[in-house]
Amino acid sequence: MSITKPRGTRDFLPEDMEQRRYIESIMRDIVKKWGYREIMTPTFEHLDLFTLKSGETIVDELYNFTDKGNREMALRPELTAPVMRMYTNELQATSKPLKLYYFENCFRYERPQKGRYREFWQFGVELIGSKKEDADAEVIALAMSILDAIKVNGTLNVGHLGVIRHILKELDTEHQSNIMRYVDKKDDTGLDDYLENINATASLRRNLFELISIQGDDALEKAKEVVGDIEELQYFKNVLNILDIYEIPYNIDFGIARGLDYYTGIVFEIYADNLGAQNQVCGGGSYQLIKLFGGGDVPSTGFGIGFDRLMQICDLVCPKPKNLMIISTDNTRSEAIKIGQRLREIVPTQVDLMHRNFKAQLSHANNIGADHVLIVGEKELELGKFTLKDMNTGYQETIHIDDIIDRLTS
RNA sequence: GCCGGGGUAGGGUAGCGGUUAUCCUUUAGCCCUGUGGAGGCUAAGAUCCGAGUUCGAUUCUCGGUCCCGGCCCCA
Repeated sequence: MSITKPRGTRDFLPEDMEQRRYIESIMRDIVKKWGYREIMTPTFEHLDLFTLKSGETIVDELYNFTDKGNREMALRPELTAPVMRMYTNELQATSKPLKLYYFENCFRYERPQKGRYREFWQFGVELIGSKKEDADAEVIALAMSILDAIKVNGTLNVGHLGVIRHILKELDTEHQSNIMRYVDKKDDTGLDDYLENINATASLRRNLFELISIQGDDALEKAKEVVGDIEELQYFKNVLNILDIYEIPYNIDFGIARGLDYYTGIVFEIYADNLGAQNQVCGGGSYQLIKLFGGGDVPSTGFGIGFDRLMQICDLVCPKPKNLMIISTDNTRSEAIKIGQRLREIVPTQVDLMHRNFKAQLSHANNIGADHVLIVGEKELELGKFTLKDMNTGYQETIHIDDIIDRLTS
C-alpha cells in the first residue's frame, strides 16, 4: 500500500456513515424545529477572511494555498466568519432575526490527537439581528437541546466578556488580549506575572482575580461587589433568567475567554465527560463581525458543535436499515431482475451479481445481514409464487408477489 | 514546534540474527448443482521506507516517514 490518506483525515466506512448520518439527522431535526434554515458556504475562501480579525499568526494553523491566479486562499477553519461574509454579501436586507444553521467540514493544520483532526465536521447555528437577551438565551438553549436529543451529557459554562473587559478597559487591546489568554487557560501564576510586568494597578489586579474566582449561585451578587452595578452584568442576569425559564442548568464562569477574539458579550462552552483532553464539544457566544466585513452594526450569536467529538461519546444506536436479497438461478436471473425493480420501490433490494450457486447466495445474504431473502427459482416461476424467507427466524412461505409487498410493508 | 509509545496479509497477531514468516479472522471457491450461520479442504494476501552492522536483518543501530496519545495552540 503506497498511498495512504493524508495525516489527520479519516475514511468513513459504511457503518460509520450510517451512524454519522443518523446522529446528524437528529441534530438537523432539532434546529429545524426552532426555525433555523440550512446554508452552505464555499469550502475555501480568500485568506483575508480569516486573517482579518485574527492576525497573520493564524496562518500557521490554516490550510492555505495560492491559486493559479495568484490569489491567497484558505480552506475554511471554521464557519462563523464565512457565514457572516455571506450575510454581508447577500442577506443584509432580510427580515430579522435571521436563523441559519450549517453542517460542514473544516480544516486546520494542527497536530492530530484524540478528538482533533485536520479535517473535522462542525454543526452550528448563527442567529443574526437581535441584540436582546432572548436571542443569546435561545442559542444556548438550542445547543443544550441538541445535545439532549442525542443523549450526550454536557456541562454548560456561561460567562459575559463585557464584565471582565469592564475591569480591563483602561488597558490597551494587546494587553487585554494577552490577559484573556491567561484567564482562559486558568493560568493564575502566569497571569499574575504578566500583570506585574505591565505594571497593572493593585485594584485592577485584585478585582480581576476576584472576578475570575467567582462561582456559585450568588455569583452575580459577588460580581456586582467587584465591578459595580454595570449594564453588562444586568444583561447577563437577564440571559440567565431566561435560561431558568428554559430549565437549563448552568455554571457561571467569568473566566471563559474563548479562543476567538471576536466574541464581545455572552460566551459559553459545553464540556462532555469521557472525552480526554479535547472535551469541549460546543462553544459559542455573541459577536460583532458583520461591521468588519463592511456591513452594518448587526449583533449576532452563534455556536459550533464539534461533531466528531460527539460521535466518540454518543451511544445512540442507529436503527439497522432493511435489506432484501433475491436469490436466483441461471434460468431465473432475468425474472429476478424484474422482480427486484418492483420490490425496490418499497424495500432496499439486491440481486446476485456473481452467478453464485444457491447455497452460496444464501450464505452471502446472511453475511450482509439481509432481513429477508426472496427465492426466485424455477419451481417458483412455474407456480407463479415465490418463497419469502425471514433470515432472523428462518420462517419461510410461498406467496404471490403482490402479497410479498404487503408482507414487507406491514 | 516539543515529548512519549508504536508500524508484520484487508483486520487482529506470533517470531526478536538463518523459518517455506505463525495462528485467527477476512475474501473467493470446493466438499454440498434449491436452503444461511457449523465443520473440513483449496486459493488469495504481510515484515513502513532508506542507510549501517553482519556471511546473513522481520529481528540490532541510525535517519526518515506514518499512526496513536500528551504539550503548545485552538482564530
